[in-house]
Amino acid sequence: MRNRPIPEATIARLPVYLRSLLELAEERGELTVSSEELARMAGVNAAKVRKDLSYLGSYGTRGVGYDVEYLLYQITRELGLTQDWPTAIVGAGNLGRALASYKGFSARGFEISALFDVDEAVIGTEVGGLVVRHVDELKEVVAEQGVTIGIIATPPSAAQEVADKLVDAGVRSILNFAPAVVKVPPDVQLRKVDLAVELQILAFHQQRNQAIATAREAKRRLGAGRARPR
Amino acid sequence: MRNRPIPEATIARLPVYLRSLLELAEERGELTVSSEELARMAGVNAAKVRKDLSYLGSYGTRGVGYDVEYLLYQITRELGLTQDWPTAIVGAGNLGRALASYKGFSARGFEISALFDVDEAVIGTEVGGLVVRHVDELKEVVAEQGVTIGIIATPPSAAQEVADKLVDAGVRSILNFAPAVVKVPPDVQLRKVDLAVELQILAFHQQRNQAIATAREAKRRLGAGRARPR
DNA sequence: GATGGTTTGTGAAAGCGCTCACTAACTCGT
DNA sequence: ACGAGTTAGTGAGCGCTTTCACAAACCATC
Repeated sequence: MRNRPIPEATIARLPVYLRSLLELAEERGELTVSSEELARMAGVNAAKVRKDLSYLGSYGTRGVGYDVEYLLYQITRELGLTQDWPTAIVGAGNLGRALASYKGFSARGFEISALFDVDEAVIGTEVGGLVVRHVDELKEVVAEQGVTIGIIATPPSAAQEVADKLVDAGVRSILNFAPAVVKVPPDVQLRKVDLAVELQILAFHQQRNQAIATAREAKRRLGAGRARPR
Repeated sequence: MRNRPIPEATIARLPVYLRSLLELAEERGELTVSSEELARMAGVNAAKVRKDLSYLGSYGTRGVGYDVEYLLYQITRELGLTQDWPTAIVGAGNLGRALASYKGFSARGFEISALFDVDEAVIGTEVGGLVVRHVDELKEVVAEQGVTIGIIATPPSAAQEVADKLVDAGVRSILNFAPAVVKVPPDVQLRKVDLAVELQILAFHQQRNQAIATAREAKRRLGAGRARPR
């Protein structure tokens, strides 16, 4: 088990465990935690926690639980958070500026090193301690600052072009916020966050529940009509 | 097939197909589209497109493809986008304000109807045509405006409390941007977008690839050393 | 050092989603 | 009317993920 590759689904949950462990260590001062408790905090079930953690190695003690500090270190190491990952944002619109000022990034080791745009009106302005630079300087700045992660926060029409420029500059990890399909070479990691899609998924369920409620109501009325004919 | 429930994975892709179809209809003026072409645009494979669309019904014609307009209508209807879904945002920090001004929402039928906070310094200020109101007014405003979707853009410490208030106000669909685990009753749809988690997943792969490259380099040097001893 | 209670680690089973590959059905040209 | 070419619809197989359930290992107490 120990040396098998870690499943993608597990990787996506490790950051959530990490947050829970930080809370246990820093706020509650707990020394150990059971899979049951960690599961409750992370909003998953205990078997999943145990299986997930078993991919990292046998870091728990039966009858006791997991050592909080030790597990914290192991997950941090596994996620590659023992080092910083300089990050650049392309697109200094509403979203790009909000992301540049977002404290949740720097708090977790993702220092925003640069912010780019093409609009002369915003280039040179300061956002969250950074001066917005022209996207033509991207390759140069990426090399200079050792940027490893790129965030696309442009309109959809520019997304592919920006992705190409990031790849050309040597960036191998991209997070895309633009509502557009972006293609990258197989050795580049691409993740997307599509805000409108999230709402559309919620709308689907909302509408389905309304439809069910309406159908049930109709049936109820029909049933009442049958039970008391005339 | 027609009447089987639509898989969650399919629902998540329908919005992407929708975007592609809009581009075909409005920009290219295409009347029909093949699963192959739609797949290319959506960044998935053709078999998946066909299977996904088959859950909605047999809307294609063999040897021809899918009628763009008709498919557009069917997906719009299925996703519940024939009506508007008034949406409220709680938290008027950087992210909340960016979301309130985000054009991608209103463009897709998600009108932001209200924006809330607890900070007296921002209450009363205007953001994207909306006046920030106190979260105490939430229940009242939700009822008044018929809000069906709630977006949490608060610090993590306030997330659960805000979620509870939204549920109490009758909101049954919630999108959580706060980096915290939030619990809701089973009849409430909850989705989360965790920006830091996305970067952490990218960091994992980046670190793994670096580790592999380092190992390969060490092996290469070792091999060279063996081949030419002394 | 044995006993009882607790908790991990993990095979096995079940569920879900993706891909393949083939049939059915359509168009177009002759 | 027929044959060649195209494309949707879908059963079957495969792999990934989750869940279950239990043995193994640990602690505390007597």
